[in-house]
Amino acid sequence: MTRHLITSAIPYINGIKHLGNLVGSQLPADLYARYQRGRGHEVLFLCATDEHGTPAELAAAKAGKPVAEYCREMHAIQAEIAKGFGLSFDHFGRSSSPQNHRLTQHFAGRLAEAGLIGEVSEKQVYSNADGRFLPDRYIEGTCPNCGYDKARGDQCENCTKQLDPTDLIEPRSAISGSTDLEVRETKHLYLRQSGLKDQLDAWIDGKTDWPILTTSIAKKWLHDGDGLQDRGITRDLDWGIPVKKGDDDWPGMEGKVFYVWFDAPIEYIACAGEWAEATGRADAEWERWWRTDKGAQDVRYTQFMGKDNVPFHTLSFPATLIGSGEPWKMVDYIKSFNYLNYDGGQFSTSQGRGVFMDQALEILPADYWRWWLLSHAPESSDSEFTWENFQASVNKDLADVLGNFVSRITKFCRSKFGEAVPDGGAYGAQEEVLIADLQARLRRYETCMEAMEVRKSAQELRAIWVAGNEYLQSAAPWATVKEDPERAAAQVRMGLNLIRFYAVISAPFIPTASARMLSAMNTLETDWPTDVDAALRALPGGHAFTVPDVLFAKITDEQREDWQTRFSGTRD
RNA sequence: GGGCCUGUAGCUCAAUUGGUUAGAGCAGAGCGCUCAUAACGCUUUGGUUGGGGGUUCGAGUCCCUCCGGGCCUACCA
Repeated sequence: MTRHLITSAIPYINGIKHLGNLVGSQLPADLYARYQRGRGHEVLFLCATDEHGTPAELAAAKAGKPVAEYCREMHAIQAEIAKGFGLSFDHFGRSSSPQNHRLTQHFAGRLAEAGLIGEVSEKQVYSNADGRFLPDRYIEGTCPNCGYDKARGDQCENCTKQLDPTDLIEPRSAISGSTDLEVRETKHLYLRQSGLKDQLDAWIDGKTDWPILTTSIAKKWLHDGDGLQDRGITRDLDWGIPVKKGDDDWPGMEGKVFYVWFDAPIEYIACAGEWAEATGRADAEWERWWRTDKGAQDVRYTQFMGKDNVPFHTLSFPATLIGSGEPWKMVDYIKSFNYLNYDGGQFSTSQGRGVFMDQALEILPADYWRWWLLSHAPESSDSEFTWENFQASVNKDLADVLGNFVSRITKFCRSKFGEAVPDGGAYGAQEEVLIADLQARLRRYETCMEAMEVRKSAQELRAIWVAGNEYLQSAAPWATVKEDPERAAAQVRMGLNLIRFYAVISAPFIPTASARMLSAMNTLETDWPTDVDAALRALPGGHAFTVPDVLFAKITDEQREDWQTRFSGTRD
């Protein structure tokens, strides 16, 4: 038995995430976690909200609430929605937790002792009206290159030229519009990751089985230009983890906090501590997942994330762990995703474009979304959501192929044999062929799931569902029942057992429907069907069941058009 | 500007890493079945693999070039 530590990139706190965010990290991570649990492995699946940084402060101000209160509320909302989507986190933590405060300060202290922290004095733009330093992209002005009047301090969106905030003509705060800006001297800590370049390089070089998307981004950062650059890990903000050297104050760093990207990955570890606390476990219980000197040597750690997160997970976070000189568990596999686009453009949180998680659940159950998103996951390139494609896939795959299979066999049994698995007859040659076929198909499905080939796994699963319809078609119990009731009994018994079999293996994709199938089949037997022959005899003759309601209602053209219109604009 | 990814059937995607005649699902066409959510099964139409050039016995795959889409480029996260 392997122990699987699984983390999803932690979603940012400022608002409800859209379907693109979901499919890029949390959902595939949940698929993998559910699958590994289903296979009988010990799994610790962690996620959290990422709560620090400028956007959180601004979002709270906009909502007219103290940041801490805003974050607490948004965390509760995100947790509720995650639950609605069936995301089976063992713990959904917060990067603002006391555990993360302690650990982040601890790592900073260790890195400082190792000589990997440098102090750099730099000039930054301060807005008197806003009472805060402004990150480059929060400064707007006229582009010196093309004259565009809404150029940002980091880059002009119009001519794509990279800029420095001081290049802008008539610079103003993007927050308040104030032009009362000044350049101030401020001191910050830098992580000297350049000093760890060779170790990181060797580590990445050893990851030959990682997605190209993951390693190519890492290598680009390692080798581009002068190579890996040191990175600022502190900011002049109020909300965040105070800069400390372990438990000690950091002279000269008073009033400053750690940069959100320094503390966010550390939350993966802190979250395990939160999980232990929340479930009444001792510290040793979470340490055996994270410390290779305390039992984590046999842990396999997999991270899931969108491509924009890759540099931090392949370079700065590993640099933090390596630089600490302590035996922390390093990631074994990084599964990264491209982006999901919405109907010809990008999903956008800031512009409110696309379908957001709460809206999705308002119109359809989670399984519909889970199935479509996972079977179209942007693995090899960006992929696109369209309502037509969504309607077609859901109706065909879920309603027609799987849902109707459950419906046809349970209703046929009820009318000919009553609501119990028919007794009598025995599996014959036809059933042996089916079992052999399913055994082979299940192996392929397992292989794809182990490899985290999400779309391919969905295809294999669908083919297994189709095999049930093929069997029924050729067995034709509606015909055999007239001449050979014993034979028909065996065929129907097979059909009903297939429902239970499907429920078990489909649970990682569509957990709610799977639970309903199991409930209809009146069984708690959910062991992974390693032996397909035995699995298809689990429900014996005489076992009572009920005919479930329609498993998946079809999406009508009217609904589709309605939603198309409703989601064509932008959200407040 | 630089780096990376990507372009395959009307649509969404494959193709054992250079190896026979480029495959699936959906949509379309035909047939079958009547248990079922007008569902299911079988058969079938559909491709100058974005354009052009090159390497090779052999190219969707490698090289060059042009065209299109996307991401990243270190102070958003």
